Amino acid sequence: MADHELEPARADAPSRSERKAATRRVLLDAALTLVGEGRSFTSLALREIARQAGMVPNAFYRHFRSTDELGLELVEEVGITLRRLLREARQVELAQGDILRRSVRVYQAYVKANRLQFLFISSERSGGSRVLRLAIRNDVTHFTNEMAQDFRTLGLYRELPTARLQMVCGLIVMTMLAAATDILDLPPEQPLLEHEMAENFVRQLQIILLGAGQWKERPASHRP
Amino acid sequence: MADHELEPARADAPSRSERKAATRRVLLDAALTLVGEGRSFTSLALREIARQAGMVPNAFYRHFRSTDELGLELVEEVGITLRRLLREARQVELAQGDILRRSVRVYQAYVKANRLQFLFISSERSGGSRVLRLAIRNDVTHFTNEMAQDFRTLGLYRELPTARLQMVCGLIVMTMLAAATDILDLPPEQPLLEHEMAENFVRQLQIILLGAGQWKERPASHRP
DNA sequence: TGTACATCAGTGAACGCGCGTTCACTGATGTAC
DNA sequence: TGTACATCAGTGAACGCGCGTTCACTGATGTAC
Repeated sequence: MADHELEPARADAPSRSERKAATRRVLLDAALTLVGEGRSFTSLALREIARQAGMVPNAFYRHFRSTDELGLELVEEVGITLRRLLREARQVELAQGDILRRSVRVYQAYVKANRLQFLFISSERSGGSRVLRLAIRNDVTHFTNEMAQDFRTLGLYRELPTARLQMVCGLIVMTMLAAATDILDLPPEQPLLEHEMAENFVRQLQIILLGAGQWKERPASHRP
Repeated sequence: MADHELEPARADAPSRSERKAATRRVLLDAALTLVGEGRSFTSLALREIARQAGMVPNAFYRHFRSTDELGLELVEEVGITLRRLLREARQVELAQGDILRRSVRVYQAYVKANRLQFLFISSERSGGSRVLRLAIRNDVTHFTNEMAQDFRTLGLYRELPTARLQMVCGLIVMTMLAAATDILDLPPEQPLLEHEMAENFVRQLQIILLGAGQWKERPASHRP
């Protein structure tokens, strides 16, 4: 009723730029859909993406200069997803015990909720075009650094120098990405298998965290 | 001189089957060469491989039914390479200290010596066609199991149940494969960077091994 | 509010190209007698 | 050892196809007056 000029009343037809943004979205989703069908992003043809999006091939160029440019935008979205994941992880209540197991559950749910994005990075992280690979590695490094920062804030592993803490977080992230592949490969609706996998993931992280707690520069077998 | 009928005197022209095997080898090497030039195996065309091998495209079919079949043979060779690696690793003298650092050095040299094979698996392990991915995962699992067996033989981690020991070896192998990517990405002739990377690799493994030594079923934060 | 013009997302047709696969072939190697 | 025939690795030409990219276009949306 009191709706007036300032924010456009959503009864009108969408504006030209809104329609353009929507089509762009359709193209991005078309690519993700194909990835979800088992195709690797790198092997997708511009024409396939356009076809999946329900438009004529050359219309693609109104939105992206190439499939690689579209891929880079997907990587950017993955970056946002990863930052959101960290934000969610920070909300795991530290007071209750079993933090690790609860964090793993959050992560598991998150990977399943963002299935296509995780499929995309886990296959393009090492397989794809050089430029995409570097962009993804960049996001992963960023994620690792933020995690190390969170550890510092929480006062975990105070005794580790920053470079070592980052290395530990690197190990954790590597384990998370490997686990993502396992989560994505699981046949759906197999609660037993899924639980088994999650427990294994927990154990792997326990080992890393335990080792990090024990670790000192050149322990054990060094001789000067 | 005393060369006679039993083993063919190598002065003769090679037999038909020897020539065929040699051409097959040329095709396999052509694919590896292209991978070495930064191409991903999955994106290679049959015609590209034939061209690189210096033959007409349809001659490819005399040796492989498809590029995937050629890929599977490459995976098989990788399996052999990995078994050889374990054999070499077993020869690291246990008596001298610093076993870990010396093993890492063996591995580093090995990855560089088999550069193309490691490039191939690290990009196809998650990026490639389904059948190739499964074949590689199979080899990696096999490698992990053999490593666990070696740990048992050496009497390491006696207290860990077999399933846990295998999980620890899984972590180690995952770390090794990640390190291989780093080794392959290093610009050549940068001894400082290379040493830095190797030290980091050593520290990652130390953490895993330390953690494995400490690990017990459901430690610390569990509440019943 | 109404009119005239500009913008531009999406269309339809066409191009040249490299691809996988087929076919009938050639000529050297291998085998049987 | 010599001859006649079979095998088969590699050739050369051709095919139909989907690809990325270009072009001139259409018609709805947006803007200026």
